[in-house]
Parts: sequence; structure tokens; C-alpha cells
Amino acid sequence: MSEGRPPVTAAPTLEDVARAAGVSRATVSRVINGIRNVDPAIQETVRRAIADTGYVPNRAARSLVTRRTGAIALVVSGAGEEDEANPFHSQVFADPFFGRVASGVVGFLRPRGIHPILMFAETDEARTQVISFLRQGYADGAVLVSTQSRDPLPRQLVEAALPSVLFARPGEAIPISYVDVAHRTGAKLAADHLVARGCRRVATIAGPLDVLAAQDRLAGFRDAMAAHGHPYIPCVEGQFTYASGETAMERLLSEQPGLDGVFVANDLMAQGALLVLRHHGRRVPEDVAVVGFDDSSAATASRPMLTTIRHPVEDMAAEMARLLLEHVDEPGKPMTSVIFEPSLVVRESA
Amino acid sequence: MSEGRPPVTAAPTLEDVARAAGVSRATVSRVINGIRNVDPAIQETVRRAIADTGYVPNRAARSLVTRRTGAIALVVSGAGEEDEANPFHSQVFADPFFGRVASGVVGFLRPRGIHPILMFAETDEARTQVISFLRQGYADGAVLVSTQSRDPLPRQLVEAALPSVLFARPGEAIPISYVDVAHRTGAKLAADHLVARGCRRVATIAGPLDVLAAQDRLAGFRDAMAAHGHPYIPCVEGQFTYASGETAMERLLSEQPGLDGVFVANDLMAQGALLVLRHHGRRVPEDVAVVGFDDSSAATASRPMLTTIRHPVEDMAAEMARLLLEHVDEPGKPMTSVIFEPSLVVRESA
DNA sequence: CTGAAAGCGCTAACAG
DNA sequence: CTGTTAGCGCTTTCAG
Repeated sequence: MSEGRPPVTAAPTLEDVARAAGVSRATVSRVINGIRNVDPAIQETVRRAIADTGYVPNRAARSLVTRRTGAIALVVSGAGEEDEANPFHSQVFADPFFGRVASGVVGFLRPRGIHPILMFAETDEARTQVISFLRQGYADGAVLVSTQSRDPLPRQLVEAALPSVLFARPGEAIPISYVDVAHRTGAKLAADHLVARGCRRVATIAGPLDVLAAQDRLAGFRDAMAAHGHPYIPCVEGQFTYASGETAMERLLSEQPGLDGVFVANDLMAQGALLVLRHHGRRVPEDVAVVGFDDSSAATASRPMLTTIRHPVEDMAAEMARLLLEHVDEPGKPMTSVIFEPSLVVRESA
Repeated sequence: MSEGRPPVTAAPTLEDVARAAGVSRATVSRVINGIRNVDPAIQETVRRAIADTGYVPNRAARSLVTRRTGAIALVVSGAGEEDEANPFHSQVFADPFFGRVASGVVGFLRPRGIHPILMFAETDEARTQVISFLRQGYADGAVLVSTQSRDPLPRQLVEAALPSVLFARPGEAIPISYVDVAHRTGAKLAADHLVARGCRRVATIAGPLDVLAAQDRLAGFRDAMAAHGHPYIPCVEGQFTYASGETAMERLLSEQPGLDGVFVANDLMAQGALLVLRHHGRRVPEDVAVVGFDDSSAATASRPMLTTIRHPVEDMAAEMARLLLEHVDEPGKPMTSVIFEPSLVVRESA
């Protein structure tokens, strides 16, 4: 606008602002960082100078001295059947669960002006890259959602002393903070509901049993059913995917043709199961009652809509981010775990 | 292990490596950055020293001097019905289209050691934040997927001279690179198929008409049908969501009870439409043929499986990332557009 | 082919 | 309350 503005080529620096305001760099720095002890009048002058020059702080320079980047990584770790046409990250995005976690993290971080760096770590090489990436100072820490309990990344993060928080209890006992849901309580809710409905021949489709959550849901369900007088619950293992739900239901039906109730360890598999049930002419919930787990978008998208166990994934993810920020701000902070309680959502399928 | 390693507190710097290798910082810097003109023997010594000290370059220091961050932003811009329980980012993650874009971007970037920063820009405030964020040097540029044609962000990016590439042609004519698919060709493919099947009373469910892609699909479909001798094609506008597909189909059915074919502007809406059709006892494809668009996961998840128009979203996204990297490396590079050709995928619904 | 030296833009003591 | 002074760790001329 006026000729006072420097050519667009070089971005204005603190120095430029200081000169324009007739103060020192330090003073400008103080007002930018909201440190008090700056004369209100001068503050005003400085602010105007900032606006006039169009100054924007240089992040690299700042983090060089503060040793903080103000960024955090959202890493998804796991195994997944690697395959040219269907790489790991693509599988991850296809799972509504991941979307909810990401959404919760973003929802918490964004009002604080921070945006997550998205990383995937499905191979040893990728995991090494993640660690090295963080050590280079691309981010101050990581929130991690892992899809298998044998994942070595949590331990690697701890060993590298990188602030991090997990979604779900780690497979091995290591000093790291995490958030989780009371899977067994959720499974019990499902069992109680099925029994209350009058189901007598109940089976279950579990998740992949190398995932702790899947183990807990299965164990919790069996325990609760045992308490109701049902000592044996047939089980088929799935992979938490739609297709594996179909396959599992198919098998369950052939092995237990008389079943009248099934607890499925997640909604995606339950959706697949529903389809197979219909194919076989079983009415849901009249002939077979189905209870899912997660209350994901699949629960309301399927027909009949799923009765399921809801856990507050977004809230849990937000808490995970909150904990991470605490650990970043306060390196000595002791580890914590935050366990959320699930609840039963009754819809049409049971 | 040995007492030679410094206490874990301070990360080793170039200086440390140089000392360990008995050379200068400059030399170490050269071997790290793969600059030739370094004696092979010294190179070896330096490499060993790097390994011994566990040195990792400091990104902030590097980008302070290179003026490059080595990071790029993946920004999703748009409107979306903001609502406490269902914020924009959560809607985005629920759409399989976004997952495919993200997956394509990640697939391209990851082998190159770069990880995207995820940002959402659904309000003016958020958009300003995105610009300021980029100007601060959090990333070297942005790939942008926008959900509405009036989005001001593309222009803002151009004005701020920030390297960026769009997914889809911008709503206004501005000098910016983008990738897109030939929507009209895709719509024509659908029309041809429906006509070839013998459909005579055809209607369409369009996407939100403030989205260019939706406009093009509708116009392309109508043009092609006109060429086949069908001058008038009833249309109901949807929002590219599952629920809006249901609503739209419901309306179409009441207004055009005799229809025997429908082109739905994306798979998610088509999935909703399928459900309504079944509800009303119409067999698909026998009574009503349905063609979707996208070939997203919804296409194979719905029953019957969708006949749809496939476009290579992942490839397009990868190309978008590739273009961005080019623009970052070569600031003067002229703008380009890359248009991909769609194809018809015949499954069960038509 | 290698080293010395000059910053990149910012914050954080430390004086005043 | 404000200015001066050191660097943060790295790349990059410029000499040698």
C-alpha cells in the first residue's frame, strides 16, 4: 500500500519490527510471547508495528532456542496385511475407528493452534523412521494408536525418552501413559443384555486375539456369561474388518445352527454378520440378536441398526492429546492411565 | 555402553561428531548432505563418528538456514454444517473419499521421508490460521482438498505466494496448479450404460450444486442423456452423504414412481438410495438400475454392490503431492493441471 | 578437497 | 520495565 513496506522478497524479522517501533528486539519478543512487564503504551506501538510490517515469527528460529517445535505427531502403528494394492495407511483410513481417534485428537489440538503430523509405522523400518523423525525435532511428542499388542514402537518411544501417550494399554508393561476403555465392562453389558432378552444359545465373534482389546472383550463376555450360568461360549476369531465378520458369521452358523444371540467384538464385523444372517433367512433380532461394539458409524449405517457398546473414542483421543501436552510441558510428570466407562446403546439388532 | 558417550541429557551436535571424527563441522555437514568432493576415507570416518555418537541433525537449525522445513500440509477446506456433536473434521473423516486422498498423499510422500501436517479450514478464522501457519514456516506448501467452489482459501494461498496444489479445479479462475478427473466423461459413461441396459425413465441424484464436481457430473449426465434422445432428466440435489441419498431417493420415488434407472453422483448417496429402493420393494437392478460415482469402499460394501464410475483418487492425490514438491523445489515453475480419465466399473446394481 | 567464519531469526539471562 | 549480549545448531561462502 504505502512505499514503507519492504519488497515482498524478504519476510520481515523481529529486527524490522523493533526498528519500526523504535524499541529493542527483546521488547518485541516479549509482547509477542505475552510476557508482562511491558509498558502498555509500548505494547500498543509494537502491536501496530507488527501489523504494519506484516510480521510473522519464524518458527525455526524460535524452536532452535526454545527446543520446542509446538508440533505433535499422530502415529498409527500396526501390522496389517501389506499388499501393493492395499497399503497399510489405506486400510487405516478405511476404518471408522481411526477417523474417530483422529477427530478427537484434532478437536482437542486445533483450538490450541496445533496441528498433528500424520505418520504410519507398520514396518520396523517405518518405526525407526518415526523415532528418528521425532528425535530430529519434527515434533515434541507423539500420540500413538497401535493395532497389535506386540508392537515394539511404544517401548522404542520410551527408550528414546520421547513424550508419548497411547490409545489402549500397551502389550508389554512399560512406563508410558495411556487411555483406554473398560473392555470387560462393555462385554458384560452385552452379555447382560443378551441374557435379559432371553437368549439361551449365545456365541461370539472375537477380534484378532493378538490385540489386547479383543482379548479383554472376549474374556469379559465369557466371564459374564458364565456368571449367568452359561459356561461355554463358542467363538470365532475375526480381524475387525467387514469381510472377516461375514466369514466368521458363516462359520458360526454352520457350527452352531441353533444360535439365538451373538456378541460381535466390533461394529464393522457385526455389519458383516448381519448381512450373512439375512442371507440365511434369520431375522434380526427375532431369530438372532446381535450386539456390536464401538458404536461407530457402521452401527447406524447397518440395517437393522446395531445395538452396541459405546465408548467415547473422541473423548478418549482428546484426553490422550491432553496428557501428551502435559508430558511435553512437564517432562518429569509421572505416567498415568485414564480408563473410560462404556455404555450400552440399544437400537434394533438386540 | 562405554564412558565415551556423553550423558543422555544433551543430544550430540555436528560439533560433537566433528570432534569425534577429527574434522571440521563443515565436512561433517557435507557428508550428511551427500555433497561430493569429500575424500572417501574421511567420509567413512565421519559416518562411523555419526553412528558412534548417535547423532541426529537438528531440523530447526537446518531449516533456519535453508529456509525449508521439509514438511507439507494436507489441508481440508470447506463448509459443512458445523454442529457441536458433529464438527467438520469429524464429517471429513467419515467420508471415504477423504481417506483415499489422504492415502494417496501419504503413499507418495512417505517413501520420500515426509509426513503431512493435517489441517482443517472450515471457517474464515481457520483459513487465516492456515495461512499464518504456513507463513511461519511450519510447512513449505500445501495440498488442498476443498469441498465447495466458493472456498476463498485457494486464492488466499496464491496471494500469500505459498506453494500449493488443489484437488479439483478451483471455483474461480486463479493461477494455481490442480489435478482433477473428467467428471463429464464419467457421467457420460453412466448415461451410456443405463441407456444400453434399456432404461427409459431415468433420473439423477446430484451432489451439492455449489461443488463444481457435482455441477459437472449433472451437466455431463444430462448432455449425454440428451444425446441419447432424453431431453429431460429429473434431478434431486443431495449433499454427498449417506443420509441425503436416502432423502433424495425418497423424493425421487414419490415424484417419479415409474423410474427404472438412476445415476447418483457419489457412492455414499447411492448406498442410501439402494436402501430406500429396497424399502419400497424395488429390486435392483431388475426394477431400477443404479449407477454410482467414485468407486469408493461404499461401492463394494453395499448390497447389491454398486456399478459405479471409478476415478483414480489415490493416483490423483499422489500426483497432487508430486506437483507440490516440484513447485517447492522450483519456485518459478509454471502452473499445470492434470486431468485423469474415469472408467465404468460394472457390478451388480446396473 | 577441507577448514574458518559468518550468520539464519529468535529467546533468555543479565544488567541497568 | 527495557536494552545488551550471547548463543541455539546448522549451512555456506570464501580462502587455503
